[in-house]
Amino acid sequence: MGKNLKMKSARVALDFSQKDLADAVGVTRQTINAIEQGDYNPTIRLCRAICKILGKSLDDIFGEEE
Amino acid sequence: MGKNLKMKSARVALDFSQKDLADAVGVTRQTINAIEQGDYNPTIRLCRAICKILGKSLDDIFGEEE
DNA sequence: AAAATAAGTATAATATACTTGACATTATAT
DNA sequence: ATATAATGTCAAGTATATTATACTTATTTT
Repeated sequence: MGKNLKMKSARVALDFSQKDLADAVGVTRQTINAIEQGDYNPTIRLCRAICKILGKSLDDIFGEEE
Repeated sequence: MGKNLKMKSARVALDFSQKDLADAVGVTRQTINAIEQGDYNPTIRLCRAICKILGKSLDDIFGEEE
């Protein structure tokens, strides 16, 4: 599984730290980090929550496997 | 969690049974049924696999919570 | 009417998403 | 130089996605 650079760039574009995004979404910092690192696949519910905060669509952030 | 009628209609439009889709995607029939019934949230990897088979985007099938 | 296929539901077991806490590293500041 | 914040990683625990098995209720086919 490749890294999720689209998620990372969307996050830093909003000047959010991993912890900022984690708090906004209701998960831990490690979970956000692991998703960005590609260490495991989140559930669709978590993906939706992340996209909502980042102002992006599912296809934007989780569309294609790298 | 509401039912996923978009997934169900995309499936029947291809004349796929729940088992047909399950086999194509590599999960059990019960998993497909549970997702359509809204009984639990799948992982993004499974969502991607389902969308690929159904010829739809993530936003099409898993875009909005009902 | 019976036989077969599809769908819905339930329960117990297993795999894995996610948490918590800790530690190391790399920045960015003061 | 030394704090401080942000990141990356690891191990152990908890929550839940998914499997396997089984039973029930349609719906279709013979």
